Amino acid sequence: MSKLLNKDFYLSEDVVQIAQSLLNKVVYTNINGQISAGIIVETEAYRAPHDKASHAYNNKKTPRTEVMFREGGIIYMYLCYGIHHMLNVVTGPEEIAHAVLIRAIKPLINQELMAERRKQPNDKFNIGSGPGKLSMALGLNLKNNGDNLQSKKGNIWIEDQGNPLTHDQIIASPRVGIGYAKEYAHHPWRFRVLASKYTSKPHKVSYT
DNA sequence: AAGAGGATGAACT
DNA sequence: GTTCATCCTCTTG
Repeated sequence: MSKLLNKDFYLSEDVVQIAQSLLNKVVYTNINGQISAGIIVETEAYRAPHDKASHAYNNKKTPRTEVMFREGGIIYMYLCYGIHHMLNVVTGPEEIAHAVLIRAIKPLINQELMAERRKQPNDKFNIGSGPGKLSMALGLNLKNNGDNLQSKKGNIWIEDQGNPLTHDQIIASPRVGIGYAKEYAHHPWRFRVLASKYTSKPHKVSYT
């Protein structure tokens, strides 16, 4: 059984809860008729306006961050370090700029195509084990910014295929690469599936 | 108009 | 563990 995640799922204001709920969900893309998909095994919650690690901190609205202020159920793509495209799920009602960064997936459908897009050897553990990696594997880039998640006829959507996780199957830890976020740097808003070999590498966390 | 810096990844040693 | 690739976005002037 599989069911498309709907508006109710995305409109919750509890972005930290949504980040956990997204684990074990399946993200599909249809890029020029080519379908690929992976199981989400790692996420991070970004909770504007108070969260300093969010691009929308203090409700800073710019041409880049504008999509995060829209109603939940679409995606926010941005470029990091000039190279890596990052996939985020926009959540919450309009004007609430919450988002969930998808940090790792386990290949599920069309692994061969994903490896080809990655221009790397077909190693299932190295296809989606990082936020930049999975975006490349799924064929996403900045042009997908603002794409709607709520139709299987679109470029990207997310399905619930059962197998929910219990609380003790989820590892919560501080987020990655946001040491500048001061008191928000220590919030345990990074979530991983326990014992999954498909997550990104554990990182040192730096506090300032 | 120019410059700094960033939710990283790969390929080195 | 270190380096560097590489470019958009925001800030400043």
